[in-house]
Amino acid sequence: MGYNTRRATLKIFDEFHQRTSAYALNPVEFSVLSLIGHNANVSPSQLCTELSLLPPNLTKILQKLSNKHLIQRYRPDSDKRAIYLKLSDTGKQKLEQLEVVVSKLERDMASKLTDKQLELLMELLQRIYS
Amino acid sequence: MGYNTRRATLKIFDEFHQRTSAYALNPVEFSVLSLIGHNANVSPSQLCTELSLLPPNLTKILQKLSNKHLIQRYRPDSDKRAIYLKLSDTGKQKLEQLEVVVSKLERDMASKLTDKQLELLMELLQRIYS
DNA sequence: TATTGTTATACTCTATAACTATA
DNA sequence: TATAGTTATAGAGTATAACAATA
Repeated sequence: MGYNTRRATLKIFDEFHQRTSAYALNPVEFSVLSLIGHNANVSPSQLCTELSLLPPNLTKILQKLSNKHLIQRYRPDSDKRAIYLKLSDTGKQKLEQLEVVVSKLERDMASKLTDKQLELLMELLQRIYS
Repeated sequence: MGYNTRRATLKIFDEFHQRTSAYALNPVEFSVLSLIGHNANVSPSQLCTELSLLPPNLTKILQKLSNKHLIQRYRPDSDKRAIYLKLSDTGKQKLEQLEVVVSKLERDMASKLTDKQLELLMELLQRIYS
C-alpha cells in the first residue's frame, strides 16, 4: 500500500512541477498558500499541525512566500508572540490561477477514473491517514 | 489528490519505521530486497525502471544491502557489464520475516477498510500512476 | 559509439537543538 | 515556567555530470 501511494504521489508531484513551473512553488508550498487563502488569520502552528510540518521548515516556506509578496504576516495585539497569516492581493491572484491549473491536473491524473471513483479514492485515503 | 496520497504515504512510512526499526531498512530498501527476492537475477537497471530510482541512488542501496550480507551480486558471462542480483540465505530469511511484519502493517493501517475496499484502493492508485 | 554500473557531488527535504520574545 | 516562532545546522533523500569497463 505504501508503495502504491508513493508511486501515485511521485507521478502527481512530477506533473505538478511541469504544469506550475512558472510559479516556482512545490506542492507543499502550494498547500500552505491554499490553506492560508481559505483560512485567513491562520497561525503557523495551526499550519504545522494540519500539514504535518515541523515549525523550522514551515518558517522557511513562509519566508519564501513572503519574499514573493504572496502573504502578509502580522502579530495580533491579543498575543504578541503569535503570528496571523493572510494572502496579499498578489497572493490571492496567484492562488486563484494555481487552483485552476491544479484542479485540471487532478482531473487529468485521474483520467482512468470516473468522478465517483475519484471521490471514493479520496475517502479511502483519508480513512488511512486520519 | 497528491495531498491525500502524500499524507497516507507519510503515515504508512512512519508506522513502517516503528515496526521494522530492528532491520534498519527504509521502505524503498525493503522494496528493493523484496523485488530481488521474487525476481532472482534481476538487474539494477530493471530495478531502477520498476521503482523509479536513479542508478546512482540504487547503487547506494545495493551497497547497503550487500554490506548487510542480504544480497549477492555477480556478473554473468554473457555480458560482463551487467550485474545479476539475488538474495543470500540471510537475505531470504530477513525478507520472510519482514514480509510478515509488513503484511500485518498493511492490514492494520487499513483497519477502517474492508478487504474489498483495500483491494479497490490499490487498483485505483495503480490506475493513477501506470 | 552505446550501454551498464559506479563515483563524486550538489541540491532539496526533513529533523534536532538552541535561541528570542512574549505570556 | 511555558508557548510561538526563528535561526543554525545536521542528516536523509534525490538529482546531475563525469567516469571505467564492456558491448
